[in-house]
Amino acid sequence: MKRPTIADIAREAGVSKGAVSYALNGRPGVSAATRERILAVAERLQFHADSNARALAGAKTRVVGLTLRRPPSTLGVEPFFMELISGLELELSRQSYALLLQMAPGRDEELAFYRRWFSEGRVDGVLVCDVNVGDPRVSTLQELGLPAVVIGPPGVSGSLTSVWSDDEQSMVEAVEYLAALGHRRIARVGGIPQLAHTAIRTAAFAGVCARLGIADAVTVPADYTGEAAARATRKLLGGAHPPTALLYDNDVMAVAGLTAARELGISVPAELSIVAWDDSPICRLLHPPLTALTRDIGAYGELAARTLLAAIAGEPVTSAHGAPAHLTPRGSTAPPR
Amino acid sequence: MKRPTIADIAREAGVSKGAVSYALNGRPGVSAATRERILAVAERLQFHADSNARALAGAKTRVVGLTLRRPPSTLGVEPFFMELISGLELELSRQSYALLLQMAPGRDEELAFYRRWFSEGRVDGVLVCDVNVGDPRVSTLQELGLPAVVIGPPGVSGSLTSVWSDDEQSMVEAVEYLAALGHRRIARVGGIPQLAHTAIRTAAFAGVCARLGIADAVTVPADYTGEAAARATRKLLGGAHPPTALLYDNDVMAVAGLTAARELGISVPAELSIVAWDDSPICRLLHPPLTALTRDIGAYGELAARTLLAAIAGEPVTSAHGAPAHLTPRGSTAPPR
DNA sequence: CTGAAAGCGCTTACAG
DNA sequence: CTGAAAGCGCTTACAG
Repeated sequence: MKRPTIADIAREAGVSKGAVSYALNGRPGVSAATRERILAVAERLQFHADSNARALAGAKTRVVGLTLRRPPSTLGVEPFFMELISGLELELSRQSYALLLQMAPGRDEELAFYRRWFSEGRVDGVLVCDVNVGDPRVSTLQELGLPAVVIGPPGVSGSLTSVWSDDEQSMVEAVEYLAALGHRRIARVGGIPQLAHTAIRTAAFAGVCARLGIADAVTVPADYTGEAAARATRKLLGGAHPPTALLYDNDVMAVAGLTAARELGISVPAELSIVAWDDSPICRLLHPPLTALTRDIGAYGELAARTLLAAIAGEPVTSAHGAPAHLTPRGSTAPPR
Repeated sequence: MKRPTIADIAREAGVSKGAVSYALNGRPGVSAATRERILAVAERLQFHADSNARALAGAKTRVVGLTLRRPPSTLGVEPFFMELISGLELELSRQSYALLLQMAPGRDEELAFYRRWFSEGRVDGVLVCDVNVGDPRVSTLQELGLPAVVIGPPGVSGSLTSVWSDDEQSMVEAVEYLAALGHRRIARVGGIPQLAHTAIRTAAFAGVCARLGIADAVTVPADYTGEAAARATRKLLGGAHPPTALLYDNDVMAVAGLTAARELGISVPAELSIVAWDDSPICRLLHPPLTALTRDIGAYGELAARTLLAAIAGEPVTSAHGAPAHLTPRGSTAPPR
């Protein structure tokens, strides 16, 4: 099927191509009557301007880019990314933007994609997530001057705008809750240590435990997979002074921890309390349902997209915190025996 | 930062813009020595051709599009889509293609996106998933002549190429397994009835049950959410002749079913066997671990992407079945008491 | 308020 | 093997 061009519209409407462009883009330069006529023709012909021609002539691409690093099958497991993307899309769609998505095996490839998108003029701006400490993408994007929003803690975002939650506050809430239940031996199975937000949580965990006089508040690093979490859990529970409460940096690891504990003959919550960071439908469906740090991940996505689109539009933008994750107590936590 | 153009490369290398284009695209028309020189300059300047200009001048966009329908929060829950996207990306990346992703609230919006992408010249081809019976996207894409691959059963794909699994075969395997264990009362909690593959599974389930002499092989429709599955499970188990085995159309519903049964005081697998369609890490992490129909969803994605890119390249393509889901017996199934 | 024209950065026949 | 030129479909100053 052949696509109509502004030349076709111009001919049908009996005006110049320039007039069609003005009318379509809602700019001054055509009378109301002419505009009406042009829009009617465009509507009838199901006309949509070629985005390549528009972009080449100086208009926006109306596309933003996002890369996702794909460690061996961590991605599919976690609802986090899909929820984030859902939220992003919600706001992007409202403003007629689309998302260009690319999975990258590693950090270098991610960086290369951002560079290429810039060079090829593919995107108006980009989103960056899973930020490492000293992530090279931050400095590169600053150099390029491509509008960018970091979905991650502000500390590692350089001069880029960032959108994240206050993880420290949530960590404090979770640990204080466990302490209030009477727990004195609390440990944590953490996320990938290189990630900036993991470092923040680790520091916050150590900090609040020290403040509450909880000794040996150890964090065992893992990689968000159930296997690693099960190993870490067995190790922690097999020690001389096993913890009575465990905090997991994502829901999948918490599920694995629950099962690992059960296999060791340790009952939850009677002998062990479990808290998951990030709540998903699965947490509610388990027996016992998992106490979790709940946050609206989709809302972060929306906020990030809104911020990026504002930056692209040339509006001044500032880094912002979304609502922090808050504790949702369920059946997996109880006072220690 | 300013982006270099072929004019810059041409000047530096002392050749015409045409020569640069030929060299960059690996076409005849320049000597080996000149080509070398041009490529070296391009490399040094980190040059990547503007994709808008290329597309406008007749080259490919190197982008394919995919819409995802987003029913109220079903998406984030299921690993299916993220795994599918991972697989798609794997093959797309290999061939330097990117994925344009758009979430759509409903079927009409999905259709509009495909139309728009075509009109705007944004994509070289599209992928279609979650195909309904009589899905309007199929006929529209046929009309437009936009290369397209349906990720779904061939029966509803019209003249479009399709990639799917043989769900009937998998259903037969699952039911025969349960029958071999001795189950005579088997029921199913199905997916969204409008989806083409749901219809296929429903027919297959009824068919194999009839063949094996299993009466009352009822399918209760649900929507892939845990809540709906829990309701369906309670209804099925509360009847006069409750089933001794339940089949769920996705893993999330199976998890919900497991918990719902437990809440009713029904033990799994002693009093009730449970089978999940689609296996995810969660299935392995539960107690008991869920027997599941396992398939490599990422591989479907790869196959779909490969097929689409072949179609875009003008190669003849044919619909294909990926490997069917096969049964992975685990702790949630046993002979009935 | 409108029309004619230049230009965005490529690709691709067409002459030399 | 190479260069000069047209053209892809838009947007946007610039004259009228």
